[in-house]
Amino acid sequence: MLPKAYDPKGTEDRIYKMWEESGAFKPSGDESKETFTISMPPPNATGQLHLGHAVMLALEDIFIRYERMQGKDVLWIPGTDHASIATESVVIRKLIKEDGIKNPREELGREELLKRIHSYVEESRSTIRSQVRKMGSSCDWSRENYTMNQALQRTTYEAFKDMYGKEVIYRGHRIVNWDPKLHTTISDDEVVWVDKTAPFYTFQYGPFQIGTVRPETKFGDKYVVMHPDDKRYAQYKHRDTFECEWINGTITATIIKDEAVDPEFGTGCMTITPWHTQTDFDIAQRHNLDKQQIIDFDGKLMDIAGEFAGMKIEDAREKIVEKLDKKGLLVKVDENYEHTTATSSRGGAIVEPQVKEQWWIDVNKKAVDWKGKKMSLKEVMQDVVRSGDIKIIPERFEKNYFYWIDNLRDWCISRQLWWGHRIPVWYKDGETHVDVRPPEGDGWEQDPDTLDTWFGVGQWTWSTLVDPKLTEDYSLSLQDILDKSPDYQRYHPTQILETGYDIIFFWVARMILMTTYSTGQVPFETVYLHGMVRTRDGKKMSKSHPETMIDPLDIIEKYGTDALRMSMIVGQSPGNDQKLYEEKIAGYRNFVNKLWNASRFVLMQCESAGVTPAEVESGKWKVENLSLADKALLSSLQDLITDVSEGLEKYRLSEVGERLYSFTWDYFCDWYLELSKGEVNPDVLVSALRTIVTLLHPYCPFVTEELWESIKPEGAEMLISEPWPESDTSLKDQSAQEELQPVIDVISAIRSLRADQGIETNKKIIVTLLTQTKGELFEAQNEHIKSLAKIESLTIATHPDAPKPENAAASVLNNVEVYMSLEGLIDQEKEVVKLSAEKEKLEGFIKGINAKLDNKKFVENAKKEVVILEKEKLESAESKLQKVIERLTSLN
RNA sequence: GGGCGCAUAGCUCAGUUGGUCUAGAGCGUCUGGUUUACACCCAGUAGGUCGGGGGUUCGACUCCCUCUGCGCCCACCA
Repeated sequence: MLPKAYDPKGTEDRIYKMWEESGAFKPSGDESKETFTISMPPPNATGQLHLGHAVMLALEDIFIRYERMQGKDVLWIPGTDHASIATESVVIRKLIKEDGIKNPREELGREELLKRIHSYVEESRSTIRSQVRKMGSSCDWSRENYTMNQALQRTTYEAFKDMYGKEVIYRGHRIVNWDPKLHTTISDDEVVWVDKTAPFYTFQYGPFQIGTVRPETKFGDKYVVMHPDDKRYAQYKHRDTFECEWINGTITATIIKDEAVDPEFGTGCMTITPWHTQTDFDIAQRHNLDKQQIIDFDGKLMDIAGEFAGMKIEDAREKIVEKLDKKGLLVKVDENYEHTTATSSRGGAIVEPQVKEQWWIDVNKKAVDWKGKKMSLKEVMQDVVRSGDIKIIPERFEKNYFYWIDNLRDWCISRQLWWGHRIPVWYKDGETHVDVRPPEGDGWEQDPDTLDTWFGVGQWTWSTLVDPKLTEDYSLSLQDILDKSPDYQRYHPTQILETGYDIIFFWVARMILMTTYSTGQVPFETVYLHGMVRTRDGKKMSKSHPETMIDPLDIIEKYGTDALRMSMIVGQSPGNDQKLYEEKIAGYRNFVNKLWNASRFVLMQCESAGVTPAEVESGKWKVENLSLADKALLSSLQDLITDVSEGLEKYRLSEVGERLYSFTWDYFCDWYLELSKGEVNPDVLVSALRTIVTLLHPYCPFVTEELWESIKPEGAEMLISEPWPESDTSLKDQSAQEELQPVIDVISAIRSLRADQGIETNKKIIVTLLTQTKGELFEAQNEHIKSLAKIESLTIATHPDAPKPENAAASVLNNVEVYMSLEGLIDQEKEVVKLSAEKEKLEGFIKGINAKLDNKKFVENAKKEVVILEKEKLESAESKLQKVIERLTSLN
């Protein structure tokens, strides 16, 4: 016999091992079956699994298990991400802090530092692997992948080479976001803008007044720019020059007219610093102006600053203002000026725009063959979503996606980091060699930079499917490799990409870009975006505030994986954030335990009936011999199967979870099991439980698998490999479900009357049931009603003038008898009375229904049930209307 | 500045082409119960003018407008 409470700790690891060893996670490879593939978004190989991962794993595992049980050939590839910038900065920080190495790069050198990072990564990768397993993820570990694998390196290099050949990748001096702390460029998406209040200075600059928050950049300013239409400055001509006293003496300034200047802002004119501001850089490019570096890559002023050279910019600022003030050039200071400052999302350093020679991807060059046309990367990215090749859930994110692409600028793909895929370019005596392998001969120097992580990870869905052996054969082209890789041929494109909405631009968009370019296929068909997990107060869980963090592993230890999974899925809708807290998780732990105990009960019933569950063959019963409760149960189960299947197809995971929860608890346990305490049909009982357990398996894989062991039919395999139940329409028995309802209502009504009258539940009472109809039904259910409502004796009589419930309640006081009328429960007289109050409204209602039924599109789109429901409602409403009209006319 | 989301019971949330919503669930509250599936339980109770206002409609939590309050994303003007 099973223990009294479900013990996840004693179950989960054992079950997981059993699954993994059985090979159930591997795709069947059955050619006759449709494939279903998900590439697991690789967690960063830097640390611990957090709730974000847990949500992702739970969602994906539900999709995967459902499709596997549907009989598809299912593949879910796990992996980890080397995450160059994140990992390198974590390890460097660690070396500085824990090992006392002040400047790890210089002291250790490239090779040694990479070795250290590598060993750190290997350790945390194995941690993550075991944590992914803890979540019950049914992914194919034999195909586990890693973004630093040789295969991904090869495909990355191939893409680089090809893009370079088509001039989609180019090298150029452009303005970049420079992180002076990490000493690398970062992409636009890695910049975080922070609101700040800072003094806004206005200086006299020759005849002009110019405003700035950054006096320290102004040393090299020799251009003053204004809008060409600004009448105030009409007297000045484009390219006019003038002498002007400035920070370090007199300079010659040039007037530039450019539309980028907003005449409404400040004085309507400004000086520019092309080397350190994007807008200024663009102006300088347009007019072919000189650009000069003022601040070095450590954030210190350069020689041009004269006496200020070598100072940190934040220290120099005040002193420069002081000097200008002494010269009488400071006009005014606005201390409360609000503006935003660019900071790095890694480490928080203030980002200093710099001009640097970098590698770029041209997103506007029409160099991609797509659907028989030459398109730019931007156009392809737009096309695949617009045409519906890729669907984003929730849909509203498609708007965001398009907006982002519209504003997308060339993508800077080189990073001054060491950890990552090194740029496949070699230099020698001014020669440049771009290839997937180093050139022959001596003296070639490889580009020191690495590629942006997202460049490589953008190939994740397919680089993980190519045969790694082929990537070592350099006689093959990328196309050859793809053609000869069976996994790629069979499992790409993937079906769902499931990830958080926060990386839609970082990653989702880049995957679309990289994959369409290199393979001519979309990487995935559907993008399912989940929201962030927040604390009870709606705050972000952050590492800097450990008390706000919920560690999934602690939760698993305490409540079990199934409970954690349920609590994250129910109440979570795509694209929206959710709050998670312990009470909620405990609630689902209770649910898991409820299921456990219901199963125990079923097993006990079998035992006392002398039947072993294994002997039970579903469907062996004769329907006509079944009790009303059994018929109703089997019928509602068919509805459940339909609802769960349809809900999962439509990605309504929360709704399905709730449906399963309430069916199991409210219907199966509280009603059916209670109702059948007198007499049971073990066949029905066991097969119903099997269905419930099967339907719950994608959500609660562990407890269901464990229970399956006790209730499965003779010769059945593990639940993970069981086929998904199909709704059996022959068991649909609407009337049984409807018949049972009045019985349930009567019991509820009696219970509630008892409560009203303060009659203790252990005290048996005598009830006379007066009803206008359905006398036989209550006769047949007499025993059940008696035992469930604790009734001494139940007399049933039918009478057209049965008393109203309130009268019945009054008589209880005197006679300890409950008279009940079912009139109010079965008939919808109340509604008639309500509707009759306003004849017009009723007519409008019928008009509305008629209009709906006349609308072909409505009928087509609506579910059949809905139409039937509306029709029935229409009929009853019509007859009610007749009655109302009759009454009204008789009154007149 | 542009865009998006949210506002429903004390708390966390469902409510999918407007009509079984007379607005539901879980947790919490309160009342009562429990020798044998389960106190990680059972039965019941209280609690909401569905953020405010306006509109469309026979009918609005649901659609439109507007206001208020929270949150997010993108862009950025010196």
